[in-house]
Amino acid sequence: MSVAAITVHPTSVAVIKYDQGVGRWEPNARGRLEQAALTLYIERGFEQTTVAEIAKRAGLTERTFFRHFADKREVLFWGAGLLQELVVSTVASAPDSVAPIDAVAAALEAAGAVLQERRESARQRQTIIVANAELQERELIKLASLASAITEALRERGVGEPAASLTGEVGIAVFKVAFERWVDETDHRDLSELIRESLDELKAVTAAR
Amino acid sequence: MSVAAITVHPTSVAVIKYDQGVGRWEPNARGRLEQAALTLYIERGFEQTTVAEIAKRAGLTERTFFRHFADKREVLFWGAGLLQELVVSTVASAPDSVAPIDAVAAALEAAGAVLQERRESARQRQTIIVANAELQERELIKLASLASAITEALRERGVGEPAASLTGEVGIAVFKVAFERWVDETDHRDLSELIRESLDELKAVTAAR
DNA sequence: CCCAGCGATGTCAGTTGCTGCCATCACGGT
DNA sequence: ACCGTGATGGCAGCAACTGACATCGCTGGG
Repeated sequence: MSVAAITVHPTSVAVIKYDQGVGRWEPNARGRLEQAALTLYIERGFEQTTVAEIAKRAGLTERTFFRHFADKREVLFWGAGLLQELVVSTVASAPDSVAPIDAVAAALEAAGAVLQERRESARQRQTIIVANAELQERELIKLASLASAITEALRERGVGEPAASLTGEVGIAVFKVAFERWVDETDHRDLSELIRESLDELKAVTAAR
Repeated sequence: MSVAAITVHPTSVAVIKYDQGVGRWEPNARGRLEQAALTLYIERGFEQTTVAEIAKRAGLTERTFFRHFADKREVLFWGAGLLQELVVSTVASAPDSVAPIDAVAAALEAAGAVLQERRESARQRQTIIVANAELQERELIKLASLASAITEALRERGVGEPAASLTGEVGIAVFKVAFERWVDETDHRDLSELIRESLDELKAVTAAR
């Protein structure tokens, strides 16, 4: 089975098979599964794609798919953990003088910068997600998890409740709005920029008289 | 009514025949299914309950369950639509002089008052939900739908973007935080009160400078 | 050099959520 | 008396997952 036939994924290692038996199986099974899934989700849509088809295209079996991904949806979301780590560590490392909401904004901007570099694949991914309710549910729970992680990071900075929870949830709200604009806008403003703008707008909207 | 029989004697199928053949089937199939589902979700947990069991306890078949509820989770969420209608109409009917964020807060407080009257069943329901990730996903998408509906109501009031989206999302954020406190707090503060407090806290947290 | 254990995968059977299709049959109207 | 309708039953089938066990190259200790 020619792995080379499958588009190379950014995170996948060299797919070229050099001399020396490379092992019992082709390398990078996970990457092949991911690539196969993405391709099929785009070609036929998420619901119309079966796990058996994904596995077959990756040269593996259905059972193996479920050893690498908890479920059919998770293929699209395993990267969320990395983003979350980045956001949390950025919040944690902000100077004490920075207000909680601004520390969160800075962290989200950092995450935004990462997404900015993967703009096209991020958009493609989002196109798949918005077309399917199950995928939106999964995305929402990942965002909720991110909000909880931010809340926890703030509490470790000494922020009390309910301020920590509110700041975490509101940070996610800002991120959601900015991300949505970033994805379907024609101009090419940076996500970080949109996050900053959204936060400013939020401050205006919530300003007590 | 047979629903009451089920409530009182959870383990009995209780198919009581009333005078006069009241019809080909026992009345209130949907209610019986809902009651059976809630009972079983509490007794054994959501995952450990099969739809076949729910249907059997309600004296119906699995196929009929899916005619009344789109899926196994939806039993716990069909009421969300009513809440959403209430919130949207309250936002729409607020005087023009009221700031968007305060119109949303008032609408959420109205919804909170409704939940306050069903305090015990709301708590019970939440206990089931927090114990299962799939149910949390469903709850999150219902809240996201509510946020969209609020956004739409604001736009019809003439609020522009991204202010409308931000206000809708932030309203939900406030509601989530308040609801969470309401559910697991020992004192007996009203949900409406907690929503108001959370909004005030939010305004403090987002105050520029 | 050999062998035992490990790790990634395959194979297979089984459960469960969910859907489509057609049958049934009381009820209400004509 | 007949006919359409609506709520249900029955059944077959698909697809997402899971558990149990088999396979076999690789690796490390003796």
